[in-house]
Amino acid sequence: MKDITPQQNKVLDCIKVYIKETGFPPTRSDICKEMGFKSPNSAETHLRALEKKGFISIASGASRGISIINNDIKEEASSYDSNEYPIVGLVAAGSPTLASENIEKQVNCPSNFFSTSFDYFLRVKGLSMKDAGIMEDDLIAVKKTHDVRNGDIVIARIEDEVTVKYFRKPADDMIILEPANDDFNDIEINLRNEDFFIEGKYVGLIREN
Amino acid sequence: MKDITPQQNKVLDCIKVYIKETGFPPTRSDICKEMGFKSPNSAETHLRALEKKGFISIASGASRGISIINNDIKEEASSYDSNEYPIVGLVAAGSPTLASENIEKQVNCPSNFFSTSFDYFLRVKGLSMKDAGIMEDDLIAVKKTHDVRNGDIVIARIEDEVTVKYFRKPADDMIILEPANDDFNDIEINLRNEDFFIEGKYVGLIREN
DNA sequence: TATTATACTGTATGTATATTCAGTATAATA
DNA sequence: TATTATACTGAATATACATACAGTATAATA
Repeated sequence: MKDITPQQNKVLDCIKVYIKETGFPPTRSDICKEMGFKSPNSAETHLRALEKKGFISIASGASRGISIINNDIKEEASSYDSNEYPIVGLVAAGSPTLASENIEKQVNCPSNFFSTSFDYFLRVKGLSMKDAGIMEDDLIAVKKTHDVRNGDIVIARIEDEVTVKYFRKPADDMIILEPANDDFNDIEINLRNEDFFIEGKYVGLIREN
Repeated sequence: MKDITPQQNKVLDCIKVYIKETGFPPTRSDICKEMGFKSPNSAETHLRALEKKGFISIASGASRGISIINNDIKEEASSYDSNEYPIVGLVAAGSPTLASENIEKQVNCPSNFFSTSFDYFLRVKGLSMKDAGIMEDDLIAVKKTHDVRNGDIVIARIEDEVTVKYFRKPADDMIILEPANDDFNDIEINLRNEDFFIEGKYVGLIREN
């Protein structure tokens, strides 16, 4: 993305405002009215500059064929980049976590809501992570990844059971899953003879009261 | 909103898809291409019907002057009805909570995110509500209200200090604020001689990791 | 039964609009 | 110093487009 001049930025803003207010892009002459230009060619040259610099695209021959190109992360976040995310229950069984039968419902949430991107929400059962502030029925945002570190809170599958715990790997063939609640015991996994799988990593939490 | 016919619905969808793909609305003839019509008047009559039924508005005289009108609640929730909510720190001082100097930043969040509507987020300081799963730096969604009941978690102001606690009112002139942490003590307020104010009620929580 | 809404084709037309060309002027860069 | 980018005015034009008019046909409603 090249540098934008203050005047070009004004024109770009004026286009954005026009679209927001009317639902469709402005003509050259609409831009002139907004900006106070007296010739449609003033708008035209600014549009060509903005196109060259990658801020907009112009459909040739079409009227009002301006569209805003979105490379600005902040802009995306504030208005466009919100998605439906599935809520899955803490179900066991060998079925894949995101299988439709496990999906409780979909919730709308900006995708940059947490500092780390995530893939789905998991409904928490039990109080094994109580001291980490994770309570029953909380929704935890899960990022699907295998790249987890000591101290991370991970979503793991042992045999047929899914669980949320602190992750620790003291040796190459051993993993310890630690609850955040004195009433529960550590789970030790011997990777040589146990079916173990890291589903993902805890990156955020939502509680509905 | 009147009933839409299947064919009108197809046309409406086709307009939405066109806007999503190009960034600007279609012409009558664009709609014909998409729908397989041979006369621009086919598109025109469908547009007029959709306008009459309140699904779109048509700017007279303007090319591509179609804009989608959004009255569908489900549709709103999934893509449009998201707002900027302020995050305020747990600041004291006599200043109103939502004064701009207290606002940390704005976050985008669907307004129906929690089962109860809310007005702002409060950044939590301290661990006095730890056993309720409210940890330091969590964001709690606050609904501005004075209507609170025994057992609610409330945001209260005592003299110049804002605090989050369980609410209990054993007598008309007395309020007890209970922390959810054994290391902290109950706060008893005598309404006759203390400056006390309920800012609002806790309705949800978000944690960024 | 007459009327209205839906669902089209086909033609025509005024104007809305993109777009090019010809200038002027200033500041930044090579 | 020549060149290029920015920032405009002003005029001209081909065409993209909205929109009206004239039909045809079917199903639903009053």
